[in-house]
Amino acid sequence: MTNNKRTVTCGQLDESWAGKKVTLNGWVHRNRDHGGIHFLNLRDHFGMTQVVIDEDADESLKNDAESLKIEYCIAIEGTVRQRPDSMVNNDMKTGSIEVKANSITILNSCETLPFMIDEESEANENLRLKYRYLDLRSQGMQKRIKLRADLAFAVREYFDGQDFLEIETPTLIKSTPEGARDFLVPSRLHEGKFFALPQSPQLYKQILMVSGFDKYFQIARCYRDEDARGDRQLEFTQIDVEMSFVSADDVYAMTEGMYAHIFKKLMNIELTPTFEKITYHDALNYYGSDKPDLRFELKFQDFAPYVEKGDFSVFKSVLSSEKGAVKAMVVPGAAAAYSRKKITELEDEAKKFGAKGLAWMKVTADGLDGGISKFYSETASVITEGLGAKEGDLILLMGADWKTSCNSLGAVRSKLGKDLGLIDESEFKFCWIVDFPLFDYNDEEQCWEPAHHMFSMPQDRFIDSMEENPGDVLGDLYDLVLNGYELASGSIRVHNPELQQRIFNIVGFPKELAEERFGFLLEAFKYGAPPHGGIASGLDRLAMIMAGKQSIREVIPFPKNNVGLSPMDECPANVDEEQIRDLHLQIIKSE
RNA sequence: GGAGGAGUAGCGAAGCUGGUUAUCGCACCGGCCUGUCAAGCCGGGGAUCGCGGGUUCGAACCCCGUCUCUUCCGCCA
Repeated sequence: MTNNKRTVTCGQLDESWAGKKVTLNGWVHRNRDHGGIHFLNLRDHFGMTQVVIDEDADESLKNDAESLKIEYCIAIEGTVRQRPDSMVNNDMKTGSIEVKANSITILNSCETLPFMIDEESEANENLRLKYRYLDLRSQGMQKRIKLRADLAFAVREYFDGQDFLEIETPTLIKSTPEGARDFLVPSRLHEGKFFALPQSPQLYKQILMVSGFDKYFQIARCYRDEDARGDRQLEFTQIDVEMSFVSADDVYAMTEGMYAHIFKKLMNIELTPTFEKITYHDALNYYGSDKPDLRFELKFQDFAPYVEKGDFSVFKSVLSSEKGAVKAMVVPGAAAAYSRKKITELEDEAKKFGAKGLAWMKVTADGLDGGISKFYSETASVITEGLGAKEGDLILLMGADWKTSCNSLGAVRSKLGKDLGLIDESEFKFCWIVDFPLFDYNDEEQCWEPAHHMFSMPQDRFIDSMEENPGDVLGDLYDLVLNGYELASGSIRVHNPELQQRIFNIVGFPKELAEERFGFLLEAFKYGAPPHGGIASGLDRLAMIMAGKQSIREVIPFPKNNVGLSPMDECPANVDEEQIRDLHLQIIKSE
C-alpha cells in the first residue's frame, strides 16, 4: 500500500491544487469510456473526484482503465488540472478540477452488485439491509450517518457546557412491570432468573439524583419488545436527562436550549426560544392527536351548537350520550377536489381509528350541498358563518364519543395535510404537550391505571384531593412534539415515599409487588431524595426528521427490519443445545 | 392478533378482460466512440413469472391454498 496510499481525499481538491501530483483512494462510482478518452468518478467518504485517462495515455494505462468495473476499490496516482471553462461541473463540489491519471492500481475488485449504489437506492429495503455495507456506501447514507454522529457530538457539547455529567447505567437490569414488553436475558449463574434489557434508564437516573449528581445525561440504548413502525424499532437511542431541584419550566428551558444548540450548529437554523405549549386536552380537541403536526392549520371546531338546528338524527343521538361530541373541520377550497370517492378514502382512514363514518358538506354560493347538507338546509348560513367556511370549502364532520371523534378526525387531518400538500418540508414546528392526565380509567378492568407511568408527580393543586376524582388529576408530565412526531417525553418525578404509595393505591398496585419490583427506588427515596425531574429525547427520530426521512432505519447503520430481524447477519438465530442447557432453559415449540 | 397492498432476470418495473419467442431501463459480457459527468450507439447472455394445487385445448394472467415482504390498526408506561 505504501506507494498507493492516498495523499488527498476525493472531496478536497480545487483549482489551488492545479499542477500538483496526488494519489487518491476510493471506489469507482461511474465509469465512462469514450474510446479515446476515459472518465472515472472516484468516490470516498469525503466526496467525488473526476479522473481522466487522456487519449495520449500509454496502452497499459488504457488497458488498466478498461478493466475497471463499478465499485472496484482503486488507487489513482496522477496530476490535478483545472478543467476548461466549458467542462466545469457546477453540480460537483470538485467540479472545477479533474485528475489526469498516471497509474491505476486495483486494490480490490467487486462482483456484480445486487443493486446500484446511489443517493436514493430503489432496491427494496430488505435487500438493502442484507447488503447494508453496500447500501451504507451511498452518499445519502454516508451523509445521514455523519449527521447522526454530529448530532451526538453537539448534544455532548451542549451538556458539557451546562454542568451535566454523562453517566453510564447498566444494560442488564431488573425486569419491571408496566410499560412495554421487556427483552429478557437468562442468567447462567442463577438458575431460572432473568435480567431485562432497559426500556430506558429511568430508575437508575432517578437513583443518580438521590446520589447527588444533580445533572445527568446519557446517550443511552433502549430496548422494547414491541412491533416496529417507521419511527420505532426494537432497539433505539435516547438522549436521557435528569436534573435535581427543578420544576417543569427548568426542564423546558434546558431542553429548548439543547435543541436550539443542535439546530444552530448542524443546520444553521435559529429556533424561537420558547416553544408553544398546548394542553393534552386541546391537542386532542383541536388537532385530534397528542402529537399534532403544526406545520398546517385545519383546526377542529365544535359542531354541537348546530346539531339541534338540523334534522340529522345520528348526531343528535351521539350528543345524547354522556361523552358524545361532534367535531367539524373546514378544509378551505377542497370542495371541488374532493369527489364522493375521495371522501370515502378519508372515511376509510377515520374508520381505522374507530369511527363509524365521516359526514360532509360542501359550501356553495347558495349554501350547503351534498353529503348531509339536506338536514341543515334551513340553517346553512348560520353554520357557514359560525364555522367561518367560505364558498368552495369542504366541511368534514365527525360524531362519536369525544376521544374517538377527535382521534379519527385527527387521522383525516393528517391525511389531508399530506394529500393537499399543506406541509412545508423545510419547517420545524416544535410544541410542548402539557397537562397530561395522571390516571386513565380502564373500562374493561374497571380500575384506574397510570396514563404514563407511576413515578410522575401530580400537579400541586391536585395533590391533596387526588383520591376524590383521579380522572381529573393532571400530572407534571410533558411531551415535546416536532412536526407530528413525539420527540421527547418526561416528567417531574415523585420523590416522596408517602405520595408514591398513594399513587400505587389509586392504580391498585400491590405494596408487595412494588417492594419486589422497585423496592430499591422506594428505599432510596427514604434517604433525603431531592425533588427531581427529567426528559428523554429520541435521537433516532430527531436524526430522521433532520434528514427529512420517514423512517428511523434511514439513520441507523444496522437496523432491524419491520418484523424485528436483521437481514445481514440473520439474527435472531438458533443457538446450540448446550448454550440453552447452560441457561437452564427449554424451548417449547408453539403449535 | 386484525385489515389493505405486493411477489415477473442481480436490481427497479411493464405485461388490461387467458393464446407474446414474456417486454423495458440499470447492472453484466462483446464491439464502436476524443470531453463525458445518470455519457452515447450496435450486439449478446441472463427468468422453472414466490411455492403447491385446480379450471382450461392453452395460465404470469382466472380460482383455492400456502409462504414471504409491505403499509396501517392493535401494541409502544
